[in-house]
Amino acid sequence: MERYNAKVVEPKWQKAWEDAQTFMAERDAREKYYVLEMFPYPSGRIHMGHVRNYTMGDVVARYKSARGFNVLHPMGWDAFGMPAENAAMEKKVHPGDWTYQNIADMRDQLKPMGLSIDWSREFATCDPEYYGQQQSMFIDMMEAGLVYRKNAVVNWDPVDMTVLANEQVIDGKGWRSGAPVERKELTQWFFRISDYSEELLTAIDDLKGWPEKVRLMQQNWIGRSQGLRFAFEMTGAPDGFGGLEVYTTRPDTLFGASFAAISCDHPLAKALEDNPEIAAFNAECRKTGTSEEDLEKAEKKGFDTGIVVTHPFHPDWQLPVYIANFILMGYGTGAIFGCPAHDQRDLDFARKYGLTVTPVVCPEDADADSFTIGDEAYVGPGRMINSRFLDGKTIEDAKTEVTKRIAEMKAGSAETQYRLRDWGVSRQRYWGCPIPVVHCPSCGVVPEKKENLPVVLPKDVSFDTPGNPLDRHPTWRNVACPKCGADALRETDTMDTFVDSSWYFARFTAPRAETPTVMEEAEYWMNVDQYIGGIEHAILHLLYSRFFARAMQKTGHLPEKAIEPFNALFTQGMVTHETYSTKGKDGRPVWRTPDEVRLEDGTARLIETGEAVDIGPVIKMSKSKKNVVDPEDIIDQYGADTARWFVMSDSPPERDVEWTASGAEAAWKHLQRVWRLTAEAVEKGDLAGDALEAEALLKATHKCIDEVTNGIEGFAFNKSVAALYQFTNTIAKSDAPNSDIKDALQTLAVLMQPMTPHLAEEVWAAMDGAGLVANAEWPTADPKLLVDDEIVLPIQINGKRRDEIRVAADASKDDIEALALKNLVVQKALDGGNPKKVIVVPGRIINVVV
RNA sequence: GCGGGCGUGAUGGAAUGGUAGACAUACCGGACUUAAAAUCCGGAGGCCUUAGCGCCGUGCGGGUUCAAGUCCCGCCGCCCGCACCA
Repeated sequence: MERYNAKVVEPKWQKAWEDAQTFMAERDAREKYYVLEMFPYPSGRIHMGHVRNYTMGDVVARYKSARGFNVLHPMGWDAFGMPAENAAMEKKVHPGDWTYQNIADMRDQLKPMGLSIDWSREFATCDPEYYGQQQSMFIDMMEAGLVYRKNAVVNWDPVDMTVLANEQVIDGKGWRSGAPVERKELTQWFFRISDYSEELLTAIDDLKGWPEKVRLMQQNWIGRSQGLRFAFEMTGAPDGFGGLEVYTTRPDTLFGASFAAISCDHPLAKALEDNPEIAAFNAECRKTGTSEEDLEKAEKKGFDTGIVVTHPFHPDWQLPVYIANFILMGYGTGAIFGCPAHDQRDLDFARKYGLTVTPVVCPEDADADSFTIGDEAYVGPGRMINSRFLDGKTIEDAKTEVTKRIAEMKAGSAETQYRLRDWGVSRQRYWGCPIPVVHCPSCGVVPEKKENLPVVLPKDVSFDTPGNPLDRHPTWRNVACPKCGADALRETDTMDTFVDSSWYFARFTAPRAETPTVMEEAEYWMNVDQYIGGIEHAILHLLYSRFFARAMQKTGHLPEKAIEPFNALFTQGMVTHETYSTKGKDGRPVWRTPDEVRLEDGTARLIETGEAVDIGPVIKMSKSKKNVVDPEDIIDQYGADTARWFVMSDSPPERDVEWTASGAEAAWKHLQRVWRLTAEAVEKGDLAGDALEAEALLKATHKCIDEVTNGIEGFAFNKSVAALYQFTNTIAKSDAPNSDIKDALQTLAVLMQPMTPHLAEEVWAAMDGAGLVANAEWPTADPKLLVDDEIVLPIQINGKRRDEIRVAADASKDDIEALALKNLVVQKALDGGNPKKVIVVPGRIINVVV
């Protein structure tokens, strides 16, 4: 008997699918189903994370297709971004050439996986046909008032004279130059996503197909808070500054205030920079990175400006105004009052600068007179104390009272704030979608005429010097103003790559159209029924896409039904691997790839030299730790089905999966076994067998159908795989007539098709299945075959399992109880007495309480 | 720092509040073989001078319940995101 040879079989069926155009999607009368995996960045090689992601999507796509849906399952490339420019600098290649070569390489690696993708819809975001449509929408969004310009801060490398991404700032220094990074203000383009804060927040409730954790993360990110905005009277500030406006979510703690603090970027802080000490302090604050993490982790520092503000409810009570490094200019008013007793950051600050700490909220179970604050701020519920007219009130009542009085004094009012900031899309880089506007000396900022789109990136650029090549391009910048025709300059900023990925799912519905979308196509194919990708995109990408769907609807590019573009979302886990290292000369570990290492009895050695290798923790596959297994090697060695089967087995899809050589081997063995059973069944012809076994096999078949179906529907592919293992074992051991074995194998082929499509075709063909198994209908489990006549019920005594009894499946509660009480173990436990209680859960358990 | 998640045998994991460890890996034993590989069959959570109708067991400590891996409260550890990485 011949072994199953994936190298021959897999290309054969891939060609058969291609010839039959099996996965081409066109509108028809059937109900549609749109499956989408987050499209890849063309880094140059497919990695195991891709294999897992696209296999999951493929399982869903093939399954839904078998269930009779008209499936759309496309693929494209998120092709703009920094790595191409880095490659350009390091390898002297053009970012476009580098990117398109990578796409070609990755497509070649992806196709042998046998994914049921409609490749006719493929595009890359760096295709002018794509980004030109994006520019067109940008102009529409400008006209709809969704785009504006304002100053914003960037990381500036003073040596390389270039803007740095947060990622390129390491310990406050530029990653190439090593120079301390400065903050610099530039005029930049923004989308008004914050106009949609409330809507993006409330609509989360309707995202029923999304994981609860992602919905929570989005809610917290948008971060609605109810608070009070009010102005302190201020003394000692420079001319032009009236009061100090602050925003607080805890107006109830106003009598616990001991200072006010402003951000170093606050206008008042800037106005005080005539004082060299303040200028120096602000400069020091600005050395911290621009990320929220850097700001909040930095040690609390403040500078007492000498300015004071007056407590709104007491004219003699004055609070010092500090400039502090933990106040964010981007949230609220960039100024706060500090109540150290009930906010940890304020408490740390107060302890450091010797400010008073007065508790104003007392927990219900504490004594108001002796309640004090130690190293931890009290943020729980309680009653107001030390707060004059608020004393005895609850926090909620106190908030209402303070807000009311402040409003009566006309000093401020209640305000809802959101943490969500507008989306800055300007990037001072070449390899991105050019922002299609022109700066005219007389007309100002003018959108490019639509007939002049796409504004194509010039090809003749150099990356010898840092900075944006578009800025120094000799001719590309110089254009006539679209409005008046005078000499003008093109905008040289390009768009954030998140813009590219915020609407690609819509473009897949009409990828070659000369408008961004085509309404009737979008009407049919939208929404994405199942979106699959990494949890790392839980906030930004998904939120931006939700905003874009709204913006596209407003500008007439998407139908109303697509306001929430993703009906269901699944976030898959990572692919991990052990790490291997040997000791380098300087004592630091030298990372080794799994290829270089031989594993024996839990120890590892270098294949080449026999040197001992340390086995490190199991972490996400990464180039830097070299713990990567190249999918191409696995497909080469075992075939795509083995790789697909492995990444679907064992670990639940939402959790990390550890790639192990033995696991891959085991997957391969299983697929061989399925083929061996098939070949045996073919040889046996119409060999007779046991009729009772035939019935048992039929029951096993339907149990498997049920479990595989539930597994796929519930995104628990590992359980589907387990059911298929079990079913295969049953077939192997069955003495049923060979015709029944063949029926079982045919069903097995259909059930395995989503995961191992090539083997499934081969088995299907050997069992004389009609046409391609890729077009076969999904079987339905017969409920009558899923139940057994007799079941085994465990008997517990006082909640501990002691014995089991066999009862008819349809036995009544009373019958079961009577039977259980006759049980010897129960009799002994009762010791002649009566049970206190007997709990019978039919089909589940009996618990006798004695 | 803030937000989110995860934690079950040697390992990956299974378990509508109802027999903890399905299925698989690694391991051990057996069959076949001159031998090995492959294949097939079987074993197996831990503990024990008591091998049982025994005791313990789902990161740790409490609680609710006839019954807790599952629900509640408090910890510990690890992972992800934090707005210019994609």
